[in-house]
Amino acid sequence: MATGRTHRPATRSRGIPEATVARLPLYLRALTGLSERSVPTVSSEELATAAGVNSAKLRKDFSYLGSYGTRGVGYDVEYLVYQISRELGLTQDWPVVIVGIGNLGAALANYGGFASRGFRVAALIDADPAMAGKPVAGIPVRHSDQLEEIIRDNGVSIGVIATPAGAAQQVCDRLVAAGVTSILNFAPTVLSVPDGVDVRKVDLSIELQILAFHEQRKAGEDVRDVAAPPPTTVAQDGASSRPAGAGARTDREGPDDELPAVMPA
Amino acid sequence: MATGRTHRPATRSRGIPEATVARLPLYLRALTGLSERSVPTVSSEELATAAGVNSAKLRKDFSYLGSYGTRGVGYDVEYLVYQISRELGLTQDWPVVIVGIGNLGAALANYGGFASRGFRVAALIDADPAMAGKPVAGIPVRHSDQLEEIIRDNGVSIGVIATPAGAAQQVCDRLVAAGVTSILNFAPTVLSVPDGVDVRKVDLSIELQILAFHEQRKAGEDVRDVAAPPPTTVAQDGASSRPAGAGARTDREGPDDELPAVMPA
DNA sequence: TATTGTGAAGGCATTCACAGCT
DNA sequence: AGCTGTGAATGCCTTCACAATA
Repeated sequence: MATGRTHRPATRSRGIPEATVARLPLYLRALTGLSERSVPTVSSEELATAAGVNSAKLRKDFSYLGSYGTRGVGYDVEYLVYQISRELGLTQDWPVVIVGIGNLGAALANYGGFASRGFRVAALIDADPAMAGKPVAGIPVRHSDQLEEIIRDNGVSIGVIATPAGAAQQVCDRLVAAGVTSILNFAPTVLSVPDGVDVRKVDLSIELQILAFHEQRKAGEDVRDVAAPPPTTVAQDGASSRPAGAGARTDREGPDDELPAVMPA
Repeated sequence: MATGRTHRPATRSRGIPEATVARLPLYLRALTGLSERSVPTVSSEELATAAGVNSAKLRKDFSYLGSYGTRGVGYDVEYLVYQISRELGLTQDWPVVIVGIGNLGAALANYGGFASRGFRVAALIDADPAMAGKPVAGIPVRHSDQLEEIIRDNGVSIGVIATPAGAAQQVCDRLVAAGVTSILNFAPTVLSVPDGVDVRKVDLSIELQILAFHEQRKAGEDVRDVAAPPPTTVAQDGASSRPAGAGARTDREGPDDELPAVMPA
């Protein structure tokens, strides 16, 4: 990388790799923990361990943001927290809506990790009229008739879909039409969206299937001595690099599986 | 990087790339949908669209499994469903336990996508005595005192952790000690596990933060015409390739955020 | 001395483009 | 004629290893 040699690179190096972006929240969480324990500085080695990656990767990641460390010393925790927060856009307020208030939607509404990172749950939305008005996590559920109104009034640009698969695409269409440009999708469906809209998907069943694949491979030689599992301590790589592009056409209805949310089409 | 890998040099010529493994469940879901509509065959182009990837990638992925297609025709849907299921290890029964029956745990327990893919919820476990016996999704919740017993009696090798962050490592240790070798972790913590144990992580807050990063970048030129969003239709790449490695040492307690599950340490 | 920041190398993953079959 | 299967090309990400520097 061209050493801008400016102490603080005013030139925002536009090209932060996706893989790096996906790890920034990891670093931020580790740093927050250190910050709460009033640790002033941390080395790349220590921070990497806390975040579950290796130190070379961490240093390379940080090099894309700028030169925020001090050679021979390490990184200033508070300063790094600020820089990463800013880079991720967490210094501003992000109103989000959660659509589909079943068990999963309720879990999300109750999740404390949002508020502490600049995300504010502007509204909970469900299609079931019986739920309207009921408070979940202290926030009254509103009927989906008001979806567009809610989006516009609150300037919501991020939407979370926690509906059954069958309703997901319709909800998505309405969110996008109303102005949402980023969607976190928990429904097991491929969403179709216009260009310029980001979709990220979290699929519970897929993660389990990947585990099953690896589990199957272990069956052979690996007769673990269950009695005494050595409390080893290895470097963990919890990276998550998954691009999310525009939508693919999918005319068909959702498959058999549904998330247990309460929002029929 | 690959998971807590037992480095196996040449023993197994079964070298399916992680990125491919992560997409197999995607193909499987699309194929299941086609199967239910009694579609007999499908081309790589059609299937790729339904799964949200491009066809070259799909063909390359399938080439690692073998030559299951017919040139000039396409793939036999039923045959592919079987082959992929077998490759993923879904033709056998996988008893799983879910620990931490809060909203999220309940959502997981109710999730229909498990049963239909060879996963059987052997037990729901929670530390709250008040929950013991209560049925969730038709399955009675059992107290965590019985965790080891449940794991052994049911031959459980896959565990799902949906507890608050503070309890996750302890639960993880007990699961591993009892014989679990694959863990799906929803708690926002880096888990430390012995070599040979796979951990995959799902982190709700991280996904949102990545969306926020991209959302922030849009703010510049993109003054969306909210009135008429063009219902474009582009190819979407919803791949998910995220390795999960062995555990890193982390002495500290979990950060501020907790999943809203009901399982104090 | 201790630790960062980063070119360079190496390894994967994706995409291209076409030979090979049906 | 149409579609798969795959070498080759390309690009991205990770890891190495060390010069730069507080």
